[in-house]
Amino acid sequence: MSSRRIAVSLDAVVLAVTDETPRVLVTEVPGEPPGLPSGPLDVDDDATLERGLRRYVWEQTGLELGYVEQLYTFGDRDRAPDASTVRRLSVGYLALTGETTPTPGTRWLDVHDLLPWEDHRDGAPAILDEVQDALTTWADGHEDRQQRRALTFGPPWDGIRALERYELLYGAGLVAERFHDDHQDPPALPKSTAMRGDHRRILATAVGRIRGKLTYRPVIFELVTEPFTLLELQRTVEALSGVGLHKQNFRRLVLGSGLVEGTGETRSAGTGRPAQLFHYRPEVQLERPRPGLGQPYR
Amino acid sequence: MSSRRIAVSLDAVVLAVTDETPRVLVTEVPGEPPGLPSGPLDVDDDATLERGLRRYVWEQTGLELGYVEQLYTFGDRDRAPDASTVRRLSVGYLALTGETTPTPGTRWLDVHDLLPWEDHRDGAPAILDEVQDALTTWADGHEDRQQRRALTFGPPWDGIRALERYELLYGAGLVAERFHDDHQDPPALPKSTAMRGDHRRILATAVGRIRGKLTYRPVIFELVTEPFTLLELQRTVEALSGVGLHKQNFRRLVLGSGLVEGTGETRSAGTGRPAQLFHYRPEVQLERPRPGLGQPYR
DNA sequence: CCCCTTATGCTCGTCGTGAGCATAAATGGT
DNA sequence: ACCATTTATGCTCACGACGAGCATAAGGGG
Repeated sequence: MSSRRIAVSLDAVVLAVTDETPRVLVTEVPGEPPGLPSGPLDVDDDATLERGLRRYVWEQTGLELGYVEQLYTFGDRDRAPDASTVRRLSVGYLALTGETTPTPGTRWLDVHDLLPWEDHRDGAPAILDEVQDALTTWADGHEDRQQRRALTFGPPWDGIRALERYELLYGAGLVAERFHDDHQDPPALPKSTAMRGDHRRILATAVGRIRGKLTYRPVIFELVTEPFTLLELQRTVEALSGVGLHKQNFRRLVLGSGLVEGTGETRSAGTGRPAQLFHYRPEVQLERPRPGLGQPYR
Repeated sequence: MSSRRIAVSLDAVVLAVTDETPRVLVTEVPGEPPGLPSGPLDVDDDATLERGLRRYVWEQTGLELGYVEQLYTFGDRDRAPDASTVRRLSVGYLALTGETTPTPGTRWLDVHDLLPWEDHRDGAPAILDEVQDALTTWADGHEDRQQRRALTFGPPWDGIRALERYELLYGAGLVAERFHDDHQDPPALPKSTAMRGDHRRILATAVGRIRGKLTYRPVIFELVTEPFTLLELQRTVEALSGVGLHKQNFRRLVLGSGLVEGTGETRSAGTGRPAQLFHYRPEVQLERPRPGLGQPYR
């Protein structure tokens, strides 16, 4: 087997939700766009890829990860710098955690600043029109492009296709990352925060993945602090899924799912009737085949 | 970045369905268990990982792949040979195709010979009892093991958890691969065909993935030859999903899904009323958010 | 005590799904 | 020609899940 000039990096998309906002943990380097916590696979010391990843996140952000899941391995030669001297592979991971105070050099960014077209909690966001217009221009006269645009940006909107959307925007030259190597002035782009390398692509992969997983695995409970009210749970789901939900139906669904159990307690949030507090029931996994929050249920 | 002693291999799980049997394409080397088509990433010539994969499958089996999807990257140090001199990563892919005549040195194996506990088309297979017994013994007195067993092997049976099941069996020492390095006599195991290296693990990943994907993407049409009858389509789904389906309901579902369109023609299969022939309607992807075959719908 | 706000309970109509019964259209045998 | 058998296809029924709202409960602040 060829073993020359391959470098493998481990990259973590660490997600949390606070103040009804989905956030991703990034490291800051002066003069560079924010990046994901990441580092090269230590061939000798990291017995598993995941172990190495946990180590980097710990070293770079002081965070001890809980839930971790591999996302995808990126290895396109032409989307990495230095392609002529080293072949870079990047193994992306998704991690879920409660938000913590960032250590120096790290920060939590609003995911919707990075992928603003993904936030549909109050209907389609304003920036989506801008994006659609730009894509329409881009697709003009190209049957296949029009089709890809219709498929990824809908209607109907499909939250799960976050990666396809980012890739389409990248291909259409509508995100700043596309122009980093060229050092040329990028044309006017829909406003969104760029990331280092192709980290935003990994983020988009993570967003799509978590949206899918929410429906059939109880991963949401990695993100809420116990005990929680049903509204807190709902807002957390909405922040990640990017769509607004019907309150009473969400209640019905969650209560009927066996996912949670009320503590007798209630908590008052200033105004309004105090809400009952709940905690997660891990036993649900033994009782039901795919415990999750089901389909979008607007 | 460290670039010493890393070797990346690309491994393909090429699936086809013929005679209502799911099959996987393997290469045969005298004196060794069958293996997946695979080879090392060519750092210079393969611009993308997928391109390299297609090249290997072509070189080793003469097959030109259509649908290809990345599965997972395996990199545990302790599950690869030669761990002390080279760190091996393996990027697994799933490919779907119609079955072809194998070239010399290659063969199509019945997936259910490799993962016999996965075939529930006629109810739970006999071997499952054997597996369950062995797992019960293994889990005896270990709360956590009993729980993992219940979670992965049910009831209820969840076809999607094929990888978790294989991993559990591996961990419990119930598959032959576990003992390759030790050169010790493996204890009596439930009978199943082993594969080279950890290729059977990659296969299990592929089986779980395709089962999930069937429900929300029209991938099944990569596997049937057009035109097809609805029963052929159903048998193909059943072969992959590993469960039997209700004929009339399958019909209703498929017809109502917009996935297919009848050609006026019919085809007689010897005995019985001739069946109408259908072909896939790719436009469905533009009309519906997640065109697929939905939940199990027994 | 009235108003505002959030929590919670409940109802309705619709639609998707699991299970069968019933009919249609071939084939092969007598 | 008729019948038994086999596969295809049509249709019904009961039930539960889901989308949408209306209504009530329980707090806080004037």
